[in-house]
Amino acid sequence: MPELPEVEVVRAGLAPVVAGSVVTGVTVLDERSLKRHRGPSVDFVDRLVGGTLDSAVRRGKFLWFPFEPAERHDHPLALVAHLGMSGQVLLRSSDHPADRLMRIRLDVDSPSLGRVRLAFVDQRIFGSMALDETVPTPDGRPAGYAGTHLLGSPEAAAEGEAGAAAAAAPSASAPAAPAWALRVPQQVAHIARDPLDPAFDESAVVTRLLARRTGVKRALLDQGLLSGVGNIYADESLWAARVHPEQPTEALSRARARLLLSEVRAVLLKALGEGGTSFDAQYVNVNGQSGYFSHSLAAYGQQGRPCPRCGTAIVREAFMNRSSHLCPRCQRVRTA
DNA sequence: CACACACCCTGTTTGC
DNA sequence: TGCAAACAGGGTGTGT
Repeated sequence: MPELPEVEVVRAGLAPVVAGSVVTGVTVLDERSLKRHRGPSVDFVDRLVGGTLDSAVRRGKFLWFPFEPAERHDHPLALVAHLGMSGQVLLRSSDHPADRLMRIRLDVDSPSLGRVRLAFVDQRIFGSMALDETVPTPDGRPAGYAGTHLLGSPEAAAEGEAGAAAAAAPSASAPAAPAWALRVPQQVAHIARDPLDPAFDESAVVTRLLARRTGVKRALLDQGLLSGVGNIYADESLWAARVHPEQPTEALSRARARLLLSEVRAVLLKALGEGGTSFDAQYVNVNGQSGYFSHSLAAYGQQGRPCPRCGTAIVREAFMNRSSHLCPRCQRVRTA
């Protein structure tokens, strides 16, 4: 369930459940789903059981749960989850029958729901979980999004879930961010902030984007430049900004680069508001439900259908073993 | 350093 | 109907 909106849907669904949850049992059904974990699965299991999950945090497509071990550890830890191409985290009752492609099972005792199960389900096993050490954020800002007012009113945020302080704008009356909010898992440290992060530095990203010598879509997909954008939302943002995916970054104007980033943000927020994009049962929230953004797609998967802006048929082109979808009339390579 | 590409996997859908 | 090929929203490591 890969791109930013889909991962955020999962994070938001898990946050109220995991906050303060004690891990009572861990079962690894497929070792390959621990490929990001350094050490054997017995180590993963032993260190998790008895510890407490503090919250659910997301940066781009990475999700993690700040973790307090049962026994003191030198560095604060985090349970990291990356969904890859086909991962899901499903919230199940403790006696729920095993999901078909479940790879890891976490049983927790949650303050809000009691004994529940987090099922990590992943068809292709490009995703994984890991218990990882954390490091302080270099800029001292919150490491990621832990749930506030991305959507809805500030009032809705105020009644909020545990850990709401993580992404809150600093103000005189705001409580200090908890320690976990300022630490990022080691394996996530190289991932850039995403465009919905309050600490996202738009002008710096524009400058770096224009300094690239590549096609603009490749740059948008580079998680070290900005995170959270994958193939769907890259195509949708490029369509909205009328930029060709192979547009050379060096021939992009600064104004159009800014427009593109603002369209990225708009597309991500709209998709989030519709619960993410689902084409099938593969991309679902923690309760197994699909989002609705697939009905709003203008370009992705729309080859042969009319461009919503000009009516020209959307085309699909090969791109890095995948596809790009674009309007050949609205989106042309610009040379200056 | 920045970039392009191969690779990691399995289940479902498509086409012959 | 059966089978093979094509396809899928990801990140990482390696080579240039």
